Amino acid sequence: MNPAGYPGAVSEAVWDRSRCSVAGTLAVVGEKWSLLVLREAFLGVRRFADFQRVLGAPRAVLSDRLATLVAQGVLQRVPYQAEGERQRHEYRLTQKGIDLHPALVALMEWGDRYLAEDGEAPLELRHRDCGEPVHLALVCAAGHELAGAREVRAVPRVPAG
Amino acid sequence: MNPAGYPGAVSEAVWDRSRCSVAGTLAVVGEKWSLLVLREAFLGVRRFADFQRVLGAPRAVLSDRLATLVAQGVLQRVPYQAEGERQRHEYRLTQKGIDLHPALVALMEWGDRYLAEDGEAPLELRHRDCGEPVHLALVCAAGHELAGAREVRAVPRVPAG
DNA sequence: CGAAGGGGGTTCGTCAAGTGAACCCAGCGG
DNA sequence: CCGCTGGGTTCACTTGACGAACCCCCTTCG
Repeated sequence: MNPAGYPGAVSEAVWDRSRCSVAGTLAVVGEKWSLLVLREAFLGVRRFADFQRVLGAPRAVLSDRLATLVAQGVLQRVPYQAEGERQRHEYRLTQKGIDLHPALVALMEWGDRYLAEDGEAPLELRHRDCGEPVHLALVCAAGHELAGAREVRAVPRVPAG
Repeated sequence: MNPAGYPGAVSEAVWDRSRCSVAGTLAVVGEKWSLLVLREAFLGVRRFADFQRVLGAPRAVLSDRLATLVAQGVLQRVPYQAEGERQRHEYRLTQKGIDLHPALVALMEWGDRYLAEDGEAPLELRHRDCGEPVHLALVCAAGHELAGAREVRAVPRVPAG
């Protein structure tokens, strides 16, 4: 244990919150609707009107969130032209955006566990190749799958001072 | 592939967003400061004044977020008394709160990858038992570790209609 | 040709939420 | 009794979300 009493806890003065990666990530995708936009993007939605319809978000907000996500490099605004139609553009996930997938999965798994009324997740994730259900796990470089947060020790990289 | 063009994408009309677990989870912890409060809780912070000091959040907001998280069962308000001091109370993670750990880790890993200026994560997670670094992974019930979001297929549990 | 319609927005008035400073109260130490 | 500390609440102000209305571009239809 440690002064704070949690396994894995870090003495509070020892690390610099101002560069915390959680806060940084939330500065990019933490505004209202941003993560829901990304959820839809992962489900294949690409066009403004479709985002607007499935999310029900105010157009102005949606417009702002999409612009922000594009500016951050999480989405990409791509022009395209279906035959017989005029040119449009669509929003696609970049690699940077695709790498947010675990965060969405983590939020989804928690909601499935604690919020689903009937105990049934509305959406299930399966391995494309083998069809088995998929879940997030913490694994260490030695190959152990950790049972929970208690098995994790947080180590600040730059000591105080 | 599918109509939307993404591997794993779900035809848009096929599932009901209103019960989406991502949205549900964000309704619980998606307000400003909530996830940062939980980050500190995982690092061992427990008292109001400590949250306030390390986060720099307005007291009124912090007060509201803590109350909300307690009401949601993510934190627990526990009275305690150190010797020679008057009775105080502290905020502790419940199991429901501890289960949000993967979500925070996912956000942290993304920030480490894309936002750390020097390429060095400010905080590293290690396995308590073997000391090896730890990371989040998608694993399927057959034991495969998935390489990325593209290997995931989302299956709605309740068909349209 | 002009009208209609849909995609992709912006603008505007209103209302909720976040912010910082000030204030409050209980309990303890002197 | 005075002042200090922890844990808040209240208040005035600014920022952000909301819904409705409006706008432009391009295409199709009459």
